[in-house]
Amino acid sequence: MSENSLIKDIFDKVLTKRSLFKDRNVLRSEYIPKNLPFREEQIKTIAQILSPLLKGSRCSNLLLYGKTGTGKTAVTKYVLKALEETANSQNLNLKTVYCNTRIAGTEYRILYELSNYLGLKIPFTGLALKEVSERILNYITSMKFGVIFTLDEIDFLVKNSGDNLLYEFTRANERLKEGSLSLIGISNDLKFKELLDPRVLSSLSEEEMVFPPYTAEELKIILSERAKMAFNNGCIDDVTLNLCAALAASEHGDARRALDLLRVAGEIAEREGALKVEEKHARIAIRKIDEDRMIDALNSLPLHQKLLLLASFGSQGQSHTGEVYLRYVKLCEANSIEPLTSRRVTTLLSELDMLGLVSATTISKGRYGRTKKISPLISFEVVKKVYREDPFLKHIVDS
DNA sequence: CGTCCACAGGAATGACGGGCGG
DNA sequence: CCGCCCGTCATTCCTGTGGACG
Repeated sequence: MSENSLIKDIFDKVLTKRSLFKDRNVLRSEYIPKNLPFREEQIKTIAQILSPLLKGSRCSNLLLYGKTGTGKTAVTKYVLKALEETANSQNLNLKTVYCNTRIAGTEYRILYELSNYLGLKIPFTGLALKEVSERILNYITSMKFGVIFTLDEIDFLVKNSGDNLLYEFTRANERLKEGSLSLIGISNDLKFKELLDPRVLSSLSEEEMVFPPYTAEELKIILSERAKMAFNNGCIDDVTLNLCAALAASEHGDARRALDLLRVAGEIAEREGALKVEEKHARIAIRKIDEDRMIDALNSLPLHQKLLLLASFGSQGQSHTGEVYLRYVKLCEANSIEPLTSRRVTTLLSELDMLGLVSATTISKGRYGRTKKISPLISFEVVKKVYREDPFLKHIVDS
């Protein structure tokens, strides 16, 4: 076959072959389907809790628990959307605001998002926190809004900034002459309640609800329902679905992971030009998802943490903090970079530990001190490969 | 059985960039 | 432009500690 016809062949294939996907957005985690199987109970209860708002009175604050991918966010958004539609048709002044505190990052940016959604202009930065919350509350009063503010991954907020902000919010209603502010907190972590001031806790958890993980069976049904919408007929079979469900079920019934898996498997199959998504595509997808996540993590590290990660690759396997620090300093000096203090390095190392790039366990060597045993959790080859892409790191890696 | 190593990790503080209101 | 406030990263100083050694 000549080169020309070879190329033509590729193009022809693309044109004539119908895609495996009907609508791949259905498999994205942001997608909220028309019905959420196995969550009817939760939907009903939340709807009931929120319903006073439709009569213009305040509703209870609500706290939702459950591991990742158990449908907390989806259910919340689902109910809020329905509530908003009803309110709109009744011309009620109801506002629902969603904010992921981990993505927002700081207290200020949380308030910033809240005011933005409400239509109140707030400077990007520069104001005192008290001032911002003051303005927001005044604004709510003056507009007579009934506001539901959803704080997703609320444990993150509390761990990083304490409960000051929540305290302000929970007592907001005493201060609001008109309008109301209700909170929905979503958390993966059951223990985060211990970090809360008892007053805040009792106010925030007027209502509580736990989302159980999905079982493998449930995941399978969820997947097949979505697959029907996402893929064209006959482009995926039960074996593949089962595999995706089983894999996600083994990781605490995480539906989001199951859907990711399915989507990536589909993309791989499509790129390969396969006629249907098969088991092997799902298996490749697992690897690819993990790898992508790791490459992202590697790239988003600040410079010194990258150097530290490189320094953590010792003679063989593991080394202690002291050795890593020594290698790190050498690495810096060899490249005329000012090294950081050892104190700073300890925190950077425990961050690497939390990111899962390195394992760090405290051990005691008795007479010879107490330290952390540090061993990289990824292969040197992968790190080298990723960092060679970086023009500055390139020659550092090659030594 | 006490000492003392080699750090862990908390608290306070500071430098710096960003951005307001006045 | 100044003074104030925020967030981030870093330094300095500090107290705490498991267990082998003497």
